Amino acid sequence: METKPKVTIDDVAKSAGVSKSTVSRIINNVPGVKPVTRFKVNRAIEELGFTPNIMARSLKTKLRRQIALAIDDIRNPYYPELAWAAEQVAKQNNFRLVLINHYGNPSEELAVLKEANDMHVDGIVLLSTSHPKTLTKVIKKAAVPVALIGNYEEDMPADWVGLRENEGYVAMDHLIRIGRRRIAYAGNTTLHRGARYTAYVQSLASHFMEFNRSLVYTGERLAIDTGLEAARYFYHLNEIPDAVFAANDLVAIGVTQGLISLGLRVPEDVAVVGIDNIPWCTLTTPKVSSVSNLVGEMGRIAVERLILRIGDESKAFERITLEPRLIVRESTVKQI
Amino acid sequence: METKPKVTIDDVAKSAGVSKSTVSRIINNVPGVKPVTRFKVNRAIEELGFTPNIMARSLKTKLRRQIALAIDDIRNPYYPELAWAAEQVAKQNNFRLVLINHYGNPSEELAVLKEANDMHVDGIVLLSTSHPKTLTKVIKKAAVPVALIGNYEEDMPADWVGLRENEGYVAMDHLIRIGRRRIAYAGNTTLHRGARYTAYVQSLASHFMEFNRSLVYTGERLAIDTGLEAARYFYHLNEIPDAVFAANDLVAIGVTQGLISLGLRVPEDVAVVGIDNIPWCTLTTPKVSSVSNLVGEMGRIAVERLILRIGDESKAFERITLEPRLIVRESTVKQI
DNA sequence: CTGTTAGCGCTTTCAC
DNA sequence: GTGAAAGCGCTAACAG
Repeated sequence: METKPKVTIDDVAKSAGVSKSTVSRIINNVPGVKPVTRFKVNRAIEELGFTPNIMARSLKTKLRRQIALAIDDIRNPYYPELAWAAEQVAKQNNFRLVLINHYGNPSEELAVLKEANDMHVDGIVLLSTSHPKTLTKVIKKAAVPVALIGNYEEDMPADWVGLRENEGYVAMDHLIRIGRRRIAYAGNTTLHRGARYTAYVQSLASHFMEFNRSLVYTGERLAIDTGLEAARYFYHLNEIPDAVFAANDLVAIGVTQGLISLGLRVPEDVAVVGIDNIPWCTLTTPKVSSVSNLVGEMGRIAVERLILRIGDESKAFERITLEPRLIVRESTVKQI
Repeated sequence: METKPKVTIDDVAKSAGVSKSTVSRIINNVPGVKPVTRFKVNRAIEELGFTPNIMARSLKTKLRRQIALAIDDIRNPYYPELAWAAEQVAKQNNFRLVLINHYGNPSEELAVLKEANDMHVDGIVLLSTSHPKTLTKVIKKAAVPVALIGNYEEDMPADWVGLRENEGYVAMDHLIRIGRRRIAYAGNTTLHRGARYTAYVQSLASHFMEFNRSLVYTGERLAIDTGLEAARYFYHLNEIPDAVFAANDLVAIGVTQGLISLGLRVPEDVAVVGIDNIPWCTLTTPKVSSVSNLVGEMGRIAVERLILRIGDESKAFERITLEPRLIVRESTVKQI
């Protein structure tokens, strides 16, 4: 099965004329080895092209230096950023990332935890969609520590990082702060139980601004063409709004491009802000302001916590809540 | 480091009153074990919650049932589809996928191969950007088999899957076949050494159609707004084109939405086709026709070959070239 | 400072 | 059919 006849620590020891413990010390950077010996051994390692067999090492140390990243579906648009950030932290700590899709399928998801041991991993970062109660039970049984992203229950025996769900307020706040007074809404009224639309209505109220039904363009599909349609709609109002809060970035991009193709200026005439901060926000002219859900940050933090816990399982579990972050770009504030 | 005191094969053996060899036979489905014994052992396994230690097993068998997927950058937009397809095949074969980003950095990339052994993997699917010559040398030294995607050199000791680079011709062919005669081009003239633009020009020529400079809209950034601009430009021509070949899907989406917002019908008045077949093509109205680079297919094939090779290293290396696939959607052919 | 020794948990001949 | 025993390649006491 193996082409090249693997060279082992014994081969090195023999070739360098020392014992394998000495070789072991050297490859593990254990101090207290005579420089001469170290040199001889290193040369032998070099010559023979020796690389330690991780299986054997892990069998001894119980440390596999791998963690699993278990998410619902890799095709989820947030995944790349999450995985990228997670991988960076893992790499810094000399860990590798194993990828698992559980497809939001509770049984698969739980299987991930159950089989953790099968997986050559020391811990799992889990972006779960399961019911928290069920999850709690399973985490308790898992063979390795778990760090959770997003789904959370009081007594879960795991580190956790999540996001405060006030993105809508952050976006609205921004528009109001930059002096806009006739703010429109484009998007649906159902996403996340209507949270974004609710934020629109309530932000207006708490700033004593009038709610005007005609400033709401409802389109269920949060895609670019909904935004384009919204732009056309707003354009033909008697009084054009001076700002648009879009339920997500796709809509915001559509609104922005739509308004521009109708001859309006963004942000001078109309400011536009979206939510989610997808990469595309920076690929348009003007670049679109947005509210980031810090998915990368969550990945980073989850992996950090996990690795810390792998090093010391006795620490108290941490619960970290992040605030969505406003990213100001050209669609709301003219850049120099 | 481990919370739960791992239960081993010896514990099971003792509890079932058999030897560990018998337990081993049972967990590996070796035939020739008395049903009664099998039953007793299985019950013990169940009761104790035993799961075999993969490290120990691998140390013996040399099979880790993991493969690495090494790509330039997980944030590359093709990655999710590639990884998803790869993971499906891996899973079917009871393999897991480990993720490695090499950032198109040749040294990182080569390191991936060199450290293959360190990685608990039995093989590597590599999407390389390194110079083929260098790559060849390193592959020869790699401890495990490699399957290559995209980059290729005659004497590489690896299975390989790639794509024929005629996407442009496929797209043009489609427009011509559906009877369009006044075909415009939107995009840049430099991508892939200008291959797409060249395909435009040459396709016209080989069908004895006139090349008309005014039907070419050049925008370097292949993004949505370039498409919107192109739409405006074509709209104001004396004679509007009856089809647009866009250098990529983003431009095609922009062109389509732009034309529609100007009151034209797609595909009745103008047919639009893009290239790359990004997921967004199906998120717009009308859905955009495109040419797929079969990135998922390549991932699938690469993993399949790799797993076959892991099972038998002696087979001859395979070179597979895929043809880009036309995906007809609403932007070129009216759907019922 | 270095070598000897005893496993880690499992698979796999080889006997019985 | 089943068990005993010998490692897989490495680490980690423990001596010396």
